[in-house]
Amino acid sequence: MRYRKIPDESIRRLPVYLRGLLYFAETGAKGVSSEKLADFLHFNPAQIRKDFSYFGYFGIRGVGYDVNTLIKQTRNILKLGNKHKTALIGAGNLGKAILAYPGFGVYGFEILAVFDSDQAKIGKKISGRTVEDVSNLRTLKKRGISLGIVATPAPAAQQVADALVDAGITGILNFAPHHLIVPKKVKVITIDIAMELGRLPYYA
Amino acid sequence: MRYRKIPDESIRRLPVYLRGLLYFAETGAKGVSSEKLADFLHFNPAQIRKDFSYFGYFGIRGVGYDVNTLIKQTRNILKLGNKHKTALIGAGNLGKAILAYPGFGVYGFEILAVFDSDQAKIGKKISGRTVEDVSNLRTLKKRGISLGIVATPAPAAQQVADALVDAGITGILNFAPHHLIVPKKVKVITIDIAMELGRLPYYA
DNA sequence: TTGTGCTTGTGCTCACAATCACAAAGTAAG
DNA sequence: CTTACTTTGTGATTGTGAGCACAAGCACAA
Ligand SMILES: NC(=O)c1ccc[n+]([C@@H]2O[C@H](COP(=O)([O-])OP(=O)(O)OC[C@H]3O[C@@H](n4cnc5c(N)ncnc54)[C@H](O)[C@@H]3O)[C@@H](O)[C@H]2O)c1
Ligand SMILES: NC(=O)c1ccc[n+]([C@@H]2O[C@H](COP(=O)([O-])OP(=O)(O)OC[C@H]3O[C@@H](n4cnc5c(N)ncnc54)[C@H](O)[C@@H]3O)[C@@H](O)[C@H]2O)c1
Repeated sequence: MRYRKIPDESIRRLPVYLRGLLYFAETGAKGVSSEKLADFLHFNPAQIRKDFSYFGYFGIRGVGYDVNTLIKQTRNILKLGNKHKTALIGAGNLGKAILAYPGFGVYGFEILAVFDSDQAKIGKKISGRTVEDVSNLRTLKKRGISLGIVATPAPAAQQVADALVDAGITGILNFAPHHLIVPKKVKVITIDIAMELGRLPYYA
Repeated sequence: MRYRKIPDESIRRLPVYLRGLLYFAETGAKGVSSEKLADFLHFNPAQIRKDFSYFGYFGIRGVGYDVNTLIKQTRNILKLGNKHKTALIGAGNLGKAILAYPGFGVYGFEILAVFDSDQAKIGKKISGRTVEDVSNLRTLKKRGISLGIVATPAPAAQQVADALVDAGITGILNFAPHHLIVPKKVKVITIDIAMELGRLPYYA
């Protein structure tokens, strides 16, 4: 828009703003100011305004933002408008938790396929999805699945990522504590849970 | 040390360095250079050197770092030297996955207690631990448990955090998508999984 | 139409973080 | 001892983001 570059940190905050906005929508509020939203989410109001201003003029001075409009716009920015078909690879402990979690729905994600390499798991149903053989990952393209969640052990993560890339995936959420090498056009976000816990004692 | 302030981002990276160092130790390597470690973890070598240099002189010029010494020093910095007794609150899908995960052990964490509010779960065993009633959280202090992992639904998270603070906890790893308000002396790290997934389509 | 009050949108400044590039300091060989 | 080579440790530079403080703009009342 009228800015050159959009900070990555702003993108990171948008899903949080969306969660806050959905809360206000639930309470029946029509409008919300940057201050009210900031109070709820514990952010700085100016930061919220600036983050949104990177993408357009969504508010009305002296009034605030219309909740439903801003929700729609935020979904637009994050490309959450249409449903996102997602596959999970690795139906272990963490994988099962993710499959059971309904919270991804509000962002428009649908986990439609589950893959594993363990013959004992293949064919079994987990949270309504049948576990498939990981060697069938190439079918993702045909099925219009464009995102992958990697919940395999670290040593298997890179080869799974390679297969996902071959299957035409555009984004990967990776839980394995391992850096994934992928083509530039594919975005990887890694959540290293143990790492986060590992820095907690430092602050005590 | 000879620097005024230690960047928070450096602290964040140390557990990752530790993971890399443990890998090199496993392979039997005695020494490692910042470049080799950087290659493995996909970091900038200068950044690794600088991060460590905030805490002391651990390397030998022209040679590199001794793997085992650096592991020990990193554990020291992160205060992972002695075992950290940890409690999990919320024995749901995510909680069960965390209890089953052995990977926290390498950082010295032991999950010794599990709490839930669901009468149907209290008394049951999960991964070798007996689920206790959440109203008994105050016993944590006596038991020397100083860290808490919150895996309850968002609406319950704040009251659980309050109880943890009352029980003398010094750090919380929070999985609920909700900002926790705690005294300054208590450190909270929140992992919002859905938020991370929510920004993935933006980059596609 | 003018004034008052409110909230947005943003220029500017400060703070923090990443990276570069090189002196310092070690090893090893002659 | 001197030279060549290696890798650390860090000053200096560049890049990125957070937050303040205020002008701009809208609503509403008189
Ligand atoms: N569970 C946790 O709380 C937790 C915490 C931190 C990190 N992690 C990370 O998340 C990942 C999954 O953890 P988990 O506890 O669910 O492990 P898990 O062992 O319970 O599950 C891993 C699953 O991946 C499957 N698998 C192995 N190789 C595969 C391959 N090549 N293709 C497809 N599937 C394959 C296994 O059959 C198994 O079902 C690991 O990388 C782990 O380090 C988990
Ligand atoms: N499962 C996932 O993949 C996932 C993904 C993203 C975020 N999360 C978040 O992690 C948290 C846990 O998710 P989950 O899937 O395990 O949910 P869950 O519903 O399976 O488990 C929640 C557990 O917390 C217990 N609980 C409720 N109130 C409590 C209280 N006051 N004190 C103690 N225990 C209480 C419940 O009895 C239940 O056992 C939620 O906040 C969720 O939003 C989970």
